[in-house]
Amino acid sequence: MSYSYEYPRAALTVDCVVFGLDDDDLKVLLIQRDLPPFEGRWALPGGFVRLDETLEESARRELQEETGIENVYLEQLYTIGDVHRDPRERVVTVAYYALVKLSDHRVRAATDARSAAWFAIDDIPSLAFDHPKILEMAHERLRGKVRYQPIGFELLPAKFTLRQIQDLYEVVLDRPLDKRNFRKKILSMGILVELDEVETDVAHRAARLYKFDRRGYKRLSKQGFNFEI
Amino acid sequence: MSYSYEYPRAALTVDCVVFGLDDDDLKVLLIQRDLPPFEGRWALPGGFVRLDETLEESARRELQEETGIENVYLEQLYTIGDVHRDPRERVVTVAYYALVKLSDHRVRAATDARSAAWFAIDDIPSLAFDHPKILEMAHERLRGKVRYQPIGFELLPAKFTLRQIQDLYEVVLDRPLDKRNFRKKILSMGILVELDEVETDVAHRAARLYKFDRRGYKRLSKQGFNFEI
DNA sequence: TGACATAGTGTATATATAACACTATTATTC
DNA sequence: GAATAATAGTGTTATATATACACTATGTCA
Repeated sequence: MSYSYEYPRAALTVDCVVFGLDDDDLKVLLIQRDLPPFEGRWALPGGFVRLDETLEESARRELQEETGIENVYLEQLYTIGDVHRDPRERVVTVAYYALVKLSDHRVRAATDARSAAWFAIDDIPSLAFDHPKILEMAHERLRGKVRYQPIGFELLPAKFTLRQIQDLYEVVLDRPLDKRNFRKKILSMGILVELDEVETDVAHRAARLYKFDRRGYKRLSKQGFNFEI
Repeated sequence: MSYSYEYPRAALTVDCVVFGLDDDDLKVLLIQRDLPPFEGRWALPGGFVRLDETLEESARRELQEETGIENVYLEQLYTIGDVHRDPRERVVTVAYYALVKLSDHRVRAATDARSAAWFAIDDIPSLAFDHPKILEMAHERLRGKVRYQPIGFELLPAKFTLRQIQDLYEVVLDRPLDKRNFRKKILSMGILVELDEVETDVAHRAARLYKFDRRGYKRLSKQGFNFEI
C-alpha cells in the first residue's frame, strides 16, 4: 500500500525530552537506536506522527512504545524543520518535554529501540541527529519555566514536606536555595495546605506534611504571577 | 506528477500572525481567502511548506506572496496539529508571529488571497479554521514577551524620542505607563544612547533624540534580565 | 507677550529580595 | 536515661526595586 500526493511532503515526527528527577540529580531519558540512520547511537525517544492522533498523542504513544513510560505531562517545546536535519529525507519534528519523578518510571526498551536508560544531565553520550540542540533547548526552557510558574507538584507524593519541594527546585535550578526564604515564599503563595500530620520512619525530628491546593494554584496561574525563587 | 509514500502523511503549513504597530493601535494582518475551504473568509496569511525551505523561510515566503510584506523578524509561536482542524485532510501548521511598524508595510494582496488588510486587534472579523485560537495565543505571547525582553526597537526610526518608545509599550501592553518611572527604567538599562539632537518640526518643546545601543542590548539579553515596566 | 502643548525632572512609600544563625524535636546509641 | 546526631523550624535586618504622584522648562504660534 502506498499514499500519493500532488506535492512532495515532509515526514512529521515527534521527539520527547523527558527529564527525570532523582533525589539529587536531574536525568534525561534516552533510547539506543536499533535502526539506521545512527544505528546504535543514543537519541531522544520519538517517532512518526500518525494521521489519526494529535501531536501530543503521538508523543505520548512513542514514549510508551519506546520506553514504557506513561502518564506524563508533556509540554510542546519547539518545532525543528531544518532542511537536512535527517540524512534520509526531509523530516520536521515537533519536540515535547516533560518532567517526571524518576522513581515512578521504570524504563523498559521496546519497539525500535535496543534499550532505554536515564542519563545524568551533565553526562550525556553523543546523540543522533540534532538531538543535542533539542536537549539543550529543553533544559533551558525547564530552567526558565521554574522562574515564573510553580512546577513539579505532580512529581511529589500526595503528602510531602517542604524540604522535598525545596530539593526539587534545587535540582532543577542546580543551585542551593536558602531554606527560610524558600519556605516564606512558597507558603505565601497560598497553594499549599498544612496537614495535621508529620512524616514517619525518619531518624530525626519529623517534618510536617503538606498537600497541594489545586484551586489556589489555578487561581494564581490565571493571573500570570511571578515565582522567583 | 505525484509523490508516493509508504505511510500517509499530514500536510504541513505555516501561518503568520503579524502585529502592526500603529501610532496608538495594535493591528493584525489578515488576508481574505480566494479558495475553498472558507472562501471569502478572513484568515491568517500562510501556506504549504516546501521541501527545500526551512519552516521560517516558508513563513517568510508566504507572507511575501500573500501580503507583500518582507523583512520582518518572525518568532515561532506553536505547532497546532488537531486531527480535524482542516475540513479537507490532516493539516499540521507551524504558527509564527511578528511585530512590525505598520507605516513601513504597505500591504498588497497577491496569490491565493483576494486582499490583505490590517485589522484592529479588538475588531477582528470571523476567521477561517482555528485561526481565532492561534491569534489569541500570539497576542498573549506578545504581551508576555514584553515583560521580560525589550521589544520593538527595530520598529522605531534610527533616532527616536523616549515618548515614542513609551507609546510603543503602551500600545502593546494596552495600558498607560507612568512617564517618570518608564524613563527611569528604560534609561537605567543602558541600551539607549543619548544624542546631541532634538526632534524638529513640532509645535512645542522639542524632545531629545536617542539611539539604540545594540551592544548593550545583546549583553543584557544574554543575561536573561527582567524588563518589568 | 501670553497661551498652548509637550518635555523633562525627584521624592517618599511600599514591597520584594537577600543574607544570615540559632533553637526544637525526635531517634539512636552507649 | 543522658549524650549524640540529624534534620525541622523559625525572624530580623539591609538592600533593591516598584509605585505613586505634580510641578517647572522650553519651544511654537497667534
